[in-house]
Amino acid sequence: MRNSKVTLADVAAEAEVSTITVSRALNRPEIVSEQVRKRVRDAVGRLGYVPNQAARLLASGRSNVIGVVIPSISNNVFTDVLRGIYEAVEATPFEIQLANARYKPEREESLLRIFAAQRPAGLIVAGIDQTEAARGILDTLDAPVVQIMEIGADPVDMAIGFSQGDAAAAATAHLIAQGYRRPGFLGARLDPRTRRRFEGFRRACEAKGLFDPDCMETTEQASSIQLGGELLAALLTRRPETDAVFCNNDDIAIGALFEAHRRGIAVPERLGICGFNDLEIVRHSVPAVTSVATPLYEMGRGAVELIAARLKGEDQPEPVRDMGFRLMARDSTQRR
Amino acid sequence: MRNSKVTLADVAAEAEVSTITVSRALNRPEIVSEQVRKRVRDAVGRLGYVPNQAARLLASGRSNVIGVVIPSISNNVFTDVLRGIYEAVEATPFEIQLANARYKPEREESLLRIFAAQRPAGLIVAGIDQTEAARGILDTLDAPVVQIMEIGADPVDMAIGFSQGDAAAAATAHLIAQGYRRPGFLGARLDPRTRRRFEGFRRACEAKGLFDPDCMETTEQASSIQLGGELLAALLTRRPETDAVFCNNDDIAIGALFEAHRRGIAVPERLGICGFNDLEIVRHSVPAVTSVATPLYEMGRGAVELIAARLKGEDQPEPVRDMGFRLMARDSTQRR
DNA sequence: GGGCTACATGTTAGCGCTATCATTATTTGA
DNA sequence: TCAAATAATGATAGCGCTAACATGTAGCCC
Repeated sequence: MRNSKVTLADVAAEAEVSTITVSRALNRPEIVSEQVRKRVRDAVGRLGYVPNQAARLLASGRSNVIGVVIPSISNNVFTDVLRGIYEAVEATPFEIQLANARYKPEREESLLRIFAAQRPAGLIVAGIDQTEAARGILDTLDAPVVQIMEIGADPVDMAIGFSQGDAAAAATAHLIAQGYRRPGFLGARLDPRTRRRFEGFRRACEAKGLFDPDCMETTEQASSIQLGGELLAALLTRRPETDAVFCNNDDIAIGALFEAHRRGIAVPERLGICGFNDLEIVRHSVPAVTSVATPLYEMGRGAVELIAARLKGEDQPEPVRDMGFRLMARDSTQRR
Repeated sequence: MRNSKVTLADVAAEAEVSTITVSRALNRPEIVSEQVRKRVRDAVGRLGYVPNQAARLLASGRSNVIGVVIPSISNNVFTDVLRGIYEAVEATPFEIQLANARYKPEREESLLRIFAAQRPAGLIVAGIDQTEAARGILDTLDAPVVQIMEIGADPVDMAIGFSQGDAAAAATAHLIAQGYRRPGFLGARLDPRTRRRFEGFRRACEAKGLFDPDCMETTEQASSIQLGGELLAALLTRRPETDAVFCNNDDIAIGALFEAHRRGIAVPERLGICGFNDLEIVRHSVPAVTSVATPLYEMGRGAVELIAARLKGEDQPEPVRDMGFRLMARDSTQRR
């Protein structure tokens, strides 16, 4: 039962067929006769054969690896996306190779270069803000590529996500509709995705004549709960009349909520709080925090499905899939 | 600059040496003369050569992949461990292949079987509760294996972690020292690790004659914030005199805290709450929640370092590394 | 029955790299 | 001075698999 050294040839000998027949019985069983297929299956079982992926890749030039490049693995947002990806992959012959670009475009670039050289079955990259060079690598790559989290005008290949700007605008419009008149924007690191959310926020404010260029509080640091508290404190010091905050994500929103508690600021009466992503925590906090539900898990699943469909060949999927978003209005913005 | 088809042979031609020399210049530069090394380096740069890992693996029989098997990727605990693993790997030639066993021993077994067939450079597995068959696979595997999260009597190979029982006992002793007399235990799914924490809890209670077999509230479901609230509600209904809860992890502790808020139960006066793992959220909640700081990130890093040291050969590391834990006493148990 | 198609299986070569065993140049020691 | 050790490089084979082509076998039609 030791399988570490069992090769195709061993299985072939055991089943009394040639190696190529074993290969076919395993990879394209429909072109092998039923009886041979069974002989092979039995031999595989008896010997405990497990295919050598390296040899398969080397011989065929195509691997079963889907490369995934995300900017952070500790950010809860990507945790849910990853869960979707890993679960979707379980039903397929694919494997995931995960790489962390740490929010550095040049690191993303070099990771993509390495992936490209390994001839992956497909690639999933977060966001639509790749460098020119990165796009070049993806363009010349002969494998399906899915951009995830966000959709934009000019996808590299396929994309699955939603409009960050529209989502932020919807949340902001909700704040205004609830009667808040001096909304602020709390963001952490100002990456392009955050910027587009801010543009949505601005659009919604301007639509009601409420935009104030001084309402944004951001920093260079990575997002965290602690940072949410600090940002709220800073904004309230600088602009005490602030009566609501749109937070760039739920960690910041929760941090802001705790800070409000510490300062005895009533939420939602004196201060409205809105988060982004609808992680579990904002659904159960006291008060529960309004947030924008983004289809994190579904985008992960969808990305894998797009790649699988493309490789299967039949009925090609729409290259851009808008998964939408949902505003989850809760007590933290329930002013009246 | 297209690298997708540049092979060792191309580099060899460009540098006017043989392929094996290029291989050596890349993998064991110290045995190649300085001038040849430079010629090769230049040729690699000019052609944009990236080695084909599959061919390397096939020829050498050893890969640069460290397989990681964890029971969940959405659980925040593993997020931090993974961050440690991925960061440690960046300084090395290794790559990570991550697999999710979903808390199912038989799934873990089959994942290990697959990994074993790929001749990994090393393996990291969470916990010390592998099945007999899984241990068999690991035993016959000719690669370093690190068990992570917990240390026990009989490691497969190497282990890095701490005593779950001692950590739980320390937290429970703290609750008792703070004057709580009817502590309860809130746990989610009752896996062996949770069981050992419960044993620690029981030990600490019995030491003060305070153990009550009826104090444990658990469920089949996976841990979550919502579940923390439900467990607290259930325990208080069943056993209203409960004056403190040791929660099996921080999600449950935070859920319990929110539930206490909703019910108007004063924390820490009427109810003490203690969590486990010291995630960011418990440090900033109101009140801040007492927890046991576990070296998640460090265990991740350490596991990779153990594997790297073993493969390097020199000064073999201690096979079992106890990383300890720290009780972080905060307001949620500050009764007096 | 010759010639055709369709299907099932086999033979051969080679994917890109490294292990192993040469081979050649260079240094060392008595 | 020459054998022997040392260092640097090369030739060859083969890792385990699959692509591409080759062969064999059965069924079918006119």
